[in-house]
Amino acid sequence: MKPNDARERLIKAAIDLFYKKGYPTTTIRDIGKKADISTSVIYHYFKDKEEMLFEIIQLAGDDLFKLLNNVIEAVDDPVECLEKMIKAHMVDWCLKRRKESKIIVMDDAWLTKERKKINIDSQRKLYSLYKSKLNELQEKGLIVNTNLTVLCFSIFGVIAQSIRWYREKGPLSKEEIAQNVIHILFNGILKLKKR
Amino acid sequence: MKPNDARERLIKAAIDLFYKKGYPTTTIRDIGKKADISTSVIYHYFKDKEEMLFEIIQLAGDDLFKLLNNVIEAVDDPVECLEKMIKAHMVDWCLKRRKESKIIVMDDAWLTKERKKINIDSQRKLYSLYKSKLNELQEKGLIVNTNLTVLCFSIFGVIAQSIRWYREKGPLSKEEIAQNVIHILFNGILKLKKR
DNA sequence: TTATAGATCGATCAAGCGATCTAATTATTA
DNA sequence: TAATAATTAGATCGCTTGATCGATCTATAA
Repeated sequence: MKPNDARERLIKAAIDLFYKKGYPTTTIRDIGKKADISTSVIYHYFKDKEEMLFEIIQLAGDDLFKLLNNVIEAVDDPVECLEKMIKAHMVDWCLKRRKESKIIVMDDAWLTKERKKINIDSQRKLYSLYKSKLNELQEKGLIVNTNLTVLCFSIFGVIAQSIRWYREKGPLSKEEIAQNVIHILFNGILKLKKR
Repeated sequence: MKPNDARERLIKAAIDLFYKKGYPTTTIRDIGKKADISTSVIYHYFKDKEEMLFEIIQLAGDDLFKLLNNVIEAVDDPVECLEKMIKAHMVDWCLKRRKESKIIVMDDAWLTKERKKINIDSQRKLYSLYKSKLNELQEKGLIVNTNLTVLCFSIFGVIAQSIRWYREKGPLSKEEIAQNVIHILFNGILKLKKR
Protein backbone atom coordinates (compact mmCIF):
# COMPACT_ATOMS: atom_id res chain seq x y z
CA MET A 1 0.00 0.00 0.00
CA LYS A 2 1.31 3.44 -0.85
CA PRO A 3 2.29 5.65 2.08
CA ASN A 4 -0.61 8.08 2.33
CA ASP A 5 -3.01 5.79 0.61
CA ALA A 6 -4.07 4.39 3.96
CA ARG A 7 -4.78 7.81 5.38
CA GLU A 8 -6.90 8.74 2.42
CA ARG A 9 -8.83 5.51 2.58
CA LEU A 10 -9.45 6.01 6.28
CA ILE A 11 -10.88 9.49 5.72
CA LYS A 12 -13.05 8.20 2.93
CA ALA A 13 -14.36 5.36 5.07
CA ALA A 14 -14.97 7.75 7.94
CA ILE A 15 -16.97 10.07 5.71
CA ASP A 16 -19.13 7.19 4.53
CA LEU A 17 -19.74 5.92 8.03
CA PHE A 18 -20.27 9.25 9.78
CA TYR A 19 -22.75 10.08 7.05
CA LYS A 20 -24.63 6.83 7.35
CA LYS A 21 -24.50 6.17 11.09
CA GLY A 22 -23.47 9.44 12.66
CA TYR A 23 -20.23 10.14 14.51
CA PRO A 24 -20.93 8.79 18.00
CA THR A 25 -22.15 5.40 16.85
CA THR A 26 -19.42 4.90 14.33
CA THR A 27 -16.63 3.00 16.02
CA ILE A 28 -12.94 3.05 15.32
CA ARG A 29 -13.32 -0.61 14.49
CA ASP A 30 -16.01 0.19 11.92
CA ILE A 31 -13.74 2.62 10.17
CA GLY A 32 -10.81 0.24 10.19
CA LYS A 33 -12.93 -2.58 8.89
CA LYS A 34 -14.38 -0.49 6.07
CA ALA A 35 -10.94 0.70 5.02
CA ASP A 36 -9.52 -2.78 5.55
CA ILE A 37 -6.95 -1.42 7.95
CA SER A 38 -6.39 -2.60 11.46
CA THR A 39 -7.66 -0.53 14.34
CA SER A 40 -4.35 0.47 15.80
CA VAL A 41 -3.04 1.81 12.52
CA ILE A 42 -5.66 4.51 12.68
CA TYR A 43 -3.90 5.95 15.69
CA HIS A 44 -0.75 6.12 13.68
CA TYR A 45 -2.33 8.59 11.29
CA PHE A 46 -4.72 10.38 13.62
CA LYS A 47 -4.44 11.40 17.22
CA ASP A 48 -7.91 10.14 17.93
CA LYS A 49 -11.30 9.55 16.38
CA GLU A 50 -12.33 13.14 16.78
CA GLU A 51 -9.37 14.34 14.74
CA MET A 52 -10.83 12.50 11.78
CA LEU A 53 -14.12 14.29 12.23
CA PHE A 54 -12.41 17.64 12.55
CA GLU A 55 -10.39 17.13 9.39
CA ILE A 56 -13.48 16.15 7.41
CA ILE A 57 -15.44 19.15 8.61
CA GLN A 58 -12.59 21.57 8.16
CA LEU A 59 -11.77 20.48 4.61
CA ALA A 60 -15.36 20.63 3.46
CA GLY A 61 -15.84 24.05 5.02
CA ASP A 62 -12.71 25.39 3.36
CA ASP A 63 -13.87 24.12 0.01
CA LEU A 64 -17.19 25.90 0.35
CA PHE A 65 -15.42 29.08 1.31
CA LYS A 66 -13.19 28.90 -1.76
CA LEU A 67 -16.14 28.07 -3.96
CA LEU A 68 -18.11 31.11 -2.83
CA ASN A 69 -15.06 33.33 -3.01
CA ASN A 70 -14.45 32.34 -6.61
CA VAL A 71 -17.99 33.30 -7.50
CA ILE A 72 -17.67 36.62 -5.74
CA GLU A 73 -14.46 37.46 -7.57
CA ALA A 74 -15.78 36.35 -10.93
CA VAL A 75 -19.17 38.02 -11.01
CA ASP A 76 -19.51 41.80 -10.89
CA ASP A 77 -23.25 42.38 -10.94
CA PRO A 78 -24.34 41.93 -7.32
CA VAL A 79 -27.74 40.38 -8.03
CA GLU A 80 -26.28 37.91 -10.45
CA CYS A 81 -23.49 37.24 -8.00
CA LEU A 82 -25.86 36.37 -5.17
CA GLU A 83 -27.77 34.13 -7.50
CA LYS A 84 -24.63 32.29 -8.55
CA MET A 85 -23.46 32.02 -4.95
CA ILE A 86 -26.66 30.29 -3.92
CA LYS A 87 -26.58 28.09 -6.97
CA ALA A 88 -22.99 27.02 -6.42
CA HIS A 89 -23.60 26.55 -2.71
CA MET A 90 -26.53 24.25 -3.33
CA VAL A 91 -25.51 22.41 -6.47
CA ASP A 92 -21.74 22.16 -6.22
CA TRP A 93 -21.44 21.78 -2.52
CA CYS A 94 -24.55 20.75 -0.55
CA LEU A 95 -25.97 18.35 -3.08
CA LYS A 96 -22.76 17.21 -4.72
CA ARG A 97 -20.89 16.56 -1.49
CA ARG A 98 -23.84 15.86 0.65
CA LYS A 99 -22.10 13.37 2.90
CA GLU A 100 -19.78 16.03 4.22
CA SER A 101 -22.47 18.68 4.37
CA LYS A 102 -24.65 16.41 6.43
CA ILE A 103 -21.76 15.62 8.74
CA ILE A 104 -21.10 19.32 9.25
CA VAL A 105 -24.68 19.95 10.27
CA MET A 106 -25.25 16.82 12.35
CA ASP A 107 -21.91 16.04 13.91
CA ASP A 108 -20.12 19.28 14.60
CA ALA A 109 -21.52 19.03 18.09
CA TRP A 110 -19.09 16.22 18.90
CA LEU A 111 -15.99 18.32 18.39
CA THR A 112 -14.02 19.32 21.46
CA LYS A 113 -14.53 22.80 22.77
CA GLU A 114 -11.44 24.25 21.10
CA ARG A 115 -12.09 22.67 17.77
CA LYS A 116 -15.73 23.67 17.88
CA LYS A 117 -14.51 27.21 18.34
CA ILE A 118 -12.35 26.94 15.24
CA ASN A 119 -15.29 25.49 13.38
CA ILE A 120 -17.64 28.26 14.45
CA ASP A 121 -15.06 30.73 13.24
CA SER A 122 -15.04 29.09 9.83
CA GLN A 123 -18.81 29.21 9.73
CA ARG A 124 -18.77 32.85 10.63
CA LYS A 125 -16.50 33.54 7.69
CA LEU A 126 -19.00 31.86 5.43
CA TYR A 127 -21.86 33.91 6.80
CA SER A 128 -19.89 37.09 6.33
CA LEU A 129 -19.37 36.30 2.66
CA TYR A 130 -23.10 36.35 2.21
CA LYS A 131 -23.64 39.18 4.60
CA SER A 132 -21.28 41.59 2.86
CA LYS A 133 -22.81 40.75 -0.48
CA LEU A 134 -26.28 41.32 0.93
CA ASN A 135 -25.09 44.54 2.47
CA GLU A 136 -23.84 45.74 -0.90
CA LEU A 137 -27.20 44.88 -2.43
CA GLN A 138 -29.05 46.72 0.27
CA GLU A 139 -26.91 49.84 -0.02
CA LYS A 140 -27.58 49.94 -3.73
CA GLY A 141 -31.27 49.66 -3.03
CA LEU A 142 -31.59 46.38 -4.88
CA ILE A 143 -33.08 44.30 -2.09
CA VAL A 144 -35.71 44.91 0.52
CA ASN A 145 -34.79 46.58 3.74
CA THR A 146 -35.14 43.57 6.02
CA ASN A 147 -32.88 42.45 8.84
CA LEU A 148 -29.73 41.11 7.21
CA THR A 149 -29.08 38.51 9.85
CA VAL A 150 -32.50 36.97 9.48
CA LEU A 151 -32.15 37.13 5.73
CA CYS A 152 -28.75 35.53 5.75
CA PHE A 153 -29.80 32.68 8.00
CA SER A 154 -32.94 32.15 5.98
CA ILE A 155 -30.86 31.62 2.87
CA PHE A 156 -28.63 29.20 4.71
CA GLY A 157 -31.68 27.45 6.09
CA VAL A 158 -33.22 26.80 2.73
CA ILE A 159 -29.94 25.57 1.30
CA ALA A 160 -29.07 23.35 4.24
CA GLN A 161 -32.51 21.84 4.35
CA SER A 162 -32.23 20.70 0.75
CA ILE A 163 -29.97 17.81 1.69
CA ARG A 164 -32.68 16.42 3.92
CA TRP A 165 -35.05 15.76 1.09
CA TYR A 166 -33.16 15.83 -2.20
CA ARG A 167 -33.09 12.44 -3.87
CA GLU A 168 -30.68 11.51 -6.63
CA LYS A 169 -33.44 9.76 -8.55
CA GLY A 170 -36.13 12.32 -7.84
CA PRO A 171 -38.05 14.16 -10.56
CA LEU A 172 -35.99 17.33 -10.26
CA SER A 173 -32.32 17.77 -11.04
CA LYS A 174 -29.98 19.60 -8.69
CA GLU A 175 -30.01 22.58 -11.02
CA GLU A 176 -33.78 22.69 -11.24
CA ILE A 177 -34.14 22.62 -7.48
CA ALA A 178 -31.61 25.40 -7.11
CA GLN A 179 -33.45 27.43 -9.72
CA ASN A 180 -36.72 26.93 -7.87
CA VAL A 181 -35.22 27.90 -4.55
CA ILE A 182 -33.60 31.00 -6.01
CA HIS A 183 -36.89 32.03 -7.55
CA ILE A 184 -38.67 31.66 -4.24
CA LEU A 185 -36.00 33.58 -2.38
CA PHE A 186 -35.76 36.36 -4.93
CA ASN A 187 -39.40 36.88 -5.84
CA GLY A 188 -41.33 35.39 -2.96
CA ILE A 189 -44.29 33.11 -3.25
CA LEU A 190 -47.16 35.56 -3.47
CA LYS A 191 -48.48 36.54 -6.86
CA LEU A 192 -50.05 39.78 -5.67
CA LYS A 193 -47.09 41.64 -4.38
CA LYS A 194 -48.75 44.94 -3.65
CA ARG A 195 -50.26 45.69 -0.32
CA MET B 1 -43.45 11.16 45.21
CA LYS B 2 -46.72 11.09 43.35
CA PRO B 3 -47.30 8.16 41.02
CA ASN B 4 -46.66 9.68 37.60
CA ASP B 5 -44.53 12.44 38.95
CA ALA B 6 -41.43 10.35 38.50
CA ARG B 7 -42.30 9.57 34.91
CA GLU B 8 -42.81 13.22 34.13
CA ARG B 9 -39.58 14.21 35.76
CA LEU B 10 -37.72 11.56 33.81
CA ILE B 11 -39.08 12.84 30.52
CA LYS B 12 -38.19 16.37 31.47
CA ALA B 13 -34.66 15.38 32.43
CA ALA B 14 -34.31 13.42 29.22
CA ILE B 15 -35.41 16.41 27.15
CA ASP B 16 -32.86 18.61 28.87
CA LEU B 17 -30.06 16.13 28.37
CA PHE B 18 -30.87 15.03 24.84
CA TYR B 19 -31.02 18.70 23.95
CA LYS B 20 -27.72 19.53 25.55
CA LYS B 21 -25.64 16.42 24.83
CA GLY B 22 -27.52 14.56 22.14
CA TYR B 23 -29.17 11.18 22.46
CA PRO B 24 -26.28 8.75 22.00
CA THR B 25 -24.02 10.37 24.55
CA THR B 26 -26.72 10.80 27.14
CA THR B 27 -26.67 7.79 29.43
CA ILE B 28 -29.44 6.20 31.39
CA ARG B 29 -27.41 7.06 34.48
CA ASP B 30 -27.31 10.73 33.46
CA ILE B 31 -31.07 10.84 33.16
CA GLY B 32 -31.59 9.10 36.49
CA LYS B 33 -29.13 11.37 38.20
CA LYS B 34 -30.71 14.52 36.81
CA ALA B 35 -34.20 13.39 37.83
CA ASP B 36 -32.87 12.08 41.13
CA ILE B 37 -34.28 8.65 40.39
CA SER B 38 -32.32 5.44 40.40
CA THR B 39 -31.38 3.79 37.17
CA SER B 40 -33.50 0.71 37.45
CA VAL B 41 -36.66 2.71 38.10
CA ILE B 42 -36.35 4.14 34.64
CA TYR B 43 -36.92 0.67 33.28
CA HIS B 44 -40.06 0.47 35.32
CA TYR B 45 -41.57 3.35 33.40
CA PHE B 46 -39.95 2.85 30.03
CA LYS B 47 -39.04 -0.24 28.08
CA ASP B 48 -35.68 1.21 27.21
CA LYS B 49 -33.81 4.43 26.59
CA GLU B 50 -35.06 4.70 23.06
CA GLU B 51 -38.68 4.64 24.20
CA MET B 52 -38.03 7.89 26.02
CA LEU B 53 -36.71 9.46 22.84
CA PHE B 54 -39.65 8.19 20.86
CA GLU B 55 -42.16 9.57 23.32
CA ILE B 56 -40.51 12.98 23.35
CA ILE B 57 -40.44 13.16 19.57
CA GLN B 58 -43.94 11.83 19.16
CA LEU B 59 -45.50 14.20 21.67
CA ALA B 60 -43.82 17.26 20.24
CA GLY B 61 -44.81 16.27 16.72
CA ASP B 62 -48.41 15.75 17.75
CA ASP B 63 -48.50 19.14 19.38
CA LEU B 64 -47.25 20.83 16.25
CA PHE B 65 -49.85 19.00 14.20
CA LYS B 66 -52.64 20.13 16.49
CA LEU B 67 -51.29 23.66 16.53
CA LEU B 68 -51.28 23.90 12.75
CA ASN B 69 -54.66 22.22 12.49
CA ASN B 70 -56.18 24.76 14.83
CA VAL B 71 -54.90 27.59 12.68
CA ILE B 72 -56.24 25.95 9.54
CA GLU B 73 -59.68 25.50 11.06
CA ALA B 74 -59.78 28.99 12.49
CA VAL B 75 -58.63 31.08 9.53
CA ASP B 76 -60.58 31.13 6.30
CA ASP B 77 -58.58 33.40 4.05
CA PRO B 78 -55.86 31.14 2.63
CA VAL B 79 -53.08 33.72 2.47
CA GLU B 80 -53.71 34.83 6.01
CA CYS B 81 -53.94 31.20 7.04
CA LEU B 82 -50.54 30.33 5.61
CA GLU B 83 -49.08 33.36 7.30
CA LYS B 84 -50.50 32.35 10.64
CA MET B 85 -49.37 28.77 10.18
CA ILE B 86 -45.80 29.83 9.66
CA LYS B 87 -45.98 32.26 12.54
CA ALA B 88 -47.41 29.68 14.94
CA HIS B 89 -44.97 27.07 13.71
CA MET B 90 -42.00 29.32 14.39
CA VAL B 91 -43.05 31.24 17.45
CA ASP B 92 -45.21 28.81 19.39
CA TRP B 93 -43.41 25.66 18.52
CA CYS B 94 -39.85 25.92 17.17
CA LEU B 95 -38.71 28.81 19.31
CA LYS B 96 -40.89 28.23 22.34
CA ARG B 97 -40.14 24.52 22.62
CA ARG B 98 -36.80 24.55 21.02
CA LYS B 99 -35.38 21.72 23.05
CA GLU B 100 -37.82 19.27 21.56
CA SER B 101 -37.59 20.73 18.11
CA LYS B 102 -33.85 20.34 18.14
CA ILE B 103 -34.18 16.77 19.36
CA ILE B 104 -36.55 15.98 16.52
CA VAL B 105 -34.11 17.27 13.94
CA MET B 106 -30.91 15.92 15.45
CA ASP B 107 -31.87 12.67 17.13
CA ASP B 108 -34.64 11.08 15.13
CA ALA B 109 -31.91 9.08 13.44
CA TRP B 110 -31.45 6.99 16.58
CA LEU B 111 -34.95 5.58 16.54
CA THR B 112 -35.37 1.94 15.60
CA LYS B 113 -36.48 1.17 12.11
CA GLU B 114 -40.13 0.70 13.00
CA ARG B 115 -40.35 3.80 15.12
CA LYS B 116 -38.53 5.83 12.54
CA LYS B 117 -41.22 4.73 10.13
CA ILE B 118 -43.92 5.97 12.48
CA ASN B 119 -42.04 9.21 12.88
CA ILE B 120 -41.64 9.72 9.15
CA ASP B 121 -45.37 9.17 8.84
CA SER B 122 -46.02 11.90 11.37
CA GLN B 123 -43.68 14.23 9.51
CA ARG B 124 -45.47 13.45 6.28
CA LYS B 125 -48.74 14.48 7.86
CA LEU B 126 -47.19 17.80 8.82
CA TYR B 127 -45.92 18.38 5.31
CA SER B 128 -49.31 17.55 3.87
CA LEU B 129 -50.92 20.21 6.04
CA TYR B 130 -48.75 22.78 4.36
CA LYS B 131 -48.95 21.14 0.99
CA SER B 132 -52.73 21.13 0.81
CA LYS B 133 -52.87 24.73 1.90
CA LEU B 134 -50.29 25.65 -0.72
CA ASN B 135 -52.23 23.68 -3.27
CA GLU B 136 -55.37 25.63 -2.45
CA LEU B 137 -53.42 28.86 -2.84
CA GLN B 138 -52.03 27.76 -6.15
CA GLU B 139 -55.41 26.71 -7.51
CA LYS B 140 -56.82 30.09 -6.62
CA GLY B 141 -53.93 31.72 -8.45
CA LEU B 142 -52.65 33.40 -5.32
CA ILE B 143 -49.11 32.07 -5.34
CA VAL B 144 -46.53 31.52 -8.00
CA ASN B 145 -46.59 28.36 -10.01
CA THR B 146 -43.48 26.76 -8.59
CA ASN B 147 -42.91 23.17 -7.58
CA LEU B 148 -44.93 22.62 -4.40
CA THR B 149 -42.53 20.13 -2.90
CA VAL B 150 -39.59 22.48 -3.20
CA LEU B 151 -41.71 25.29 -1.85
CA CYS B 152 -42.94 23.26 1.08
CA PHE B 153 -39.48 22.10 2.07
CA SER B 154 -38.11 25.59 1.68
CA ILE B 155 -40.62 26.86 4.19
CA PHE B 156 -39.74 24.07 6.58
CA GLY B 157 -36.07 24.80 6.02
CA VAL B 158 -36.31 28.41 7.00
CA ILE B 159 -38.36 27.60 10.06
CA ALA B 160 -36.20 24.73 11.24
CA GLN B 161 -33.02 26.71 10.77
CA SER B 162 -34.26 29.42 13.08
CA ILE B 163 -33.54 27.33 16.16
CA ARG B 164 -29.89 27.17 15.17
CA TRP B 165 -29.33 30.86 15.57
CA TYR B 166 -32.17 32.39 17.58
CA ARG B 167 -30.98 33.69 20.93
CA GLU B 168 -33.30 34.49 23.79
CA LYS B 169 -31.41 37.67 24.54
CA GLY B 170 -30.86 38.71 20.94
CA PRO B 171 -32.04 42.03 19.51
CA LEU B 172 -35.11 40.55 17.83
CA SER B 173 -38.12 39.00 19.52
CA LYS B 174 -39.58 35.72 18.34
CA GLU B 175 -42.45 37.57 16.74
CA GLU B 176 -40.22 39.99 14.92
CA ILE B 177 -38.13 37.20 13.50
CA ALA B 178 -41.24 35.38 12.34
CA GLN B 179 -42.51 38.54 10.72
CA ASN B 180 -39.22 39.01 8.90
CA VAL B 181 -39.17 35.44 7.69
CA ILE B 182 -42.75 35.64 6.48
CA HIS B 183 -42.00 38.82 4.61
CA ILE B 184 -39.04 37.22 2.89
CA LEU B 185 -40.99 34.12 1.99
CA PHE B 186 -44.02 36.01 0.75
CA ASN B 187 -42.42 38.89 -1.11
CA GLY B 188 -38.93 37.73 -1.84
CA ILE B 189 -35.80 39.75 -1.34
CA LEU B 190 -35.53 41.60 -4.64
CA LYS B 191 -36.93 45.07 -4.88
CA LEU B 192 -37.36 44.98 -8.63
CA LYS B 193 -39.91 42.28 -9.02
CA LYS B 194 -40.70 42.65 -12.70
CA ARG B 195 -38.97 40.64 -15.33
C1' DT C 1 25.15 -5.11 4.61
C1' DT C 2 23.56 -2.59 8.40
C1' DA C 3 20.93 1.05 10.70
C1' DT C 4 16.86 3.59 11.26
C1' DA C 5 12.31 5.38 10.90
C1' DG C 6 7.83 4.54 9.63
C1' DA C 7 3.93 1.31 9.08
C1' DT C 8 1.29 -2.52 10.64
C1' DC C 9 -0.46 -6.21 13.52
C1' DG C 10 -3.26 -8.82 17.10
C1' DA C 11 -3.95 -8.76 21.88
C1' DT C 12 -5.38 -6.28 25.54
C1' DC C 13 -6.59 -2.44 28.80
C1' DA C 14 -9.74 0.19 31.84
C1' DA C 15 -13.93 2.55 31.59
C1' DG C 16 -18.49 3.02 30.68
C1' DC C 17 -22.57 1.37 28.52
C1' DG C 18 -27.67 -0.48 28.54
C1' DA C 19 -30.00 -3.56 30.88
C1' DT C 20 -31.26 -6.90 34.60
C1' DC C 21 -31.43 -9.02 39.03
C1' DT C 22 -32.42 -9.46 43.94
C1' DA C 23 -34.05 -7.72 47.85
C1' DA C 24 -36.18 -4.31 50.48
C1' DT C 25 -39.71 -0.91 51.02
C1' DT C 26 -44.10 1.22 50.33
C1' DA C 27 -48.88 1.35 48.78
C1' DT C 28 -53.16 -0.98 47.81
C1' DT C 29 -56.59 -4.27 48.39
C1' DA C 30 -59.40 -7.77 50.78
C1' DT D 1 -54.91 -6.61 59.88
C1' DA D 2 -53.05 -9.67 56.58
C1' DA D 3 -51.94 -10.46 51.85
C1' DT D 4 -50.71 -8.89 47.61
C1' DA D 5 -48.94 -5.74 44.22
C1' DA D 6 -46.35 -1.79 42.87
C1' DT D 7 -42.29 0.82 43.45
C1' DT D 8 -37.61 1.63 44.64
C1' DA D 9 -32.44 1.03 45.46
C1' DG D 10 -28.02 -0.87 44.77
C1' DA D 11 -25.19 -4.33 42.95
C1' DT D 12 -24.05 -6.56 39.01
C1' DC D 13 -24.05 -8.69 34.23
C1' DG D 14 -22.23 -9.11 29.64
C1' DC D 15 -20.66 -6.36 26.22
C1' DT D 16 -18.62 -2.60 23.49
C1' DT D 17 -16.02 1.30 23.49
C1' DG D 18 -11.70 4.30 22.53
C1' DA D 19 -7.22 3.75 23.11
C1' DT D 20 -2.53 1.55 23.93
C1' DC D 21 0.78 -2.05 24.08
C1' DG D 22 5.02 -4.63 22.54
C1' DA D 23 6.37 -7.03 18.65
C1' DT D 24 6.99 -7.35 13.86
C1' DC D 25 7.53 -6.07 9.06
C1' DT D 26 9.08 -2.90 5.18
C1' DA D 27 11.56 0.52 2.80
C1' DT D 28 15.06 3.58 2.38
C1' DA D 29 19.62 5.61 3.47
C1' DA D 30 24.37 5.13 4.97
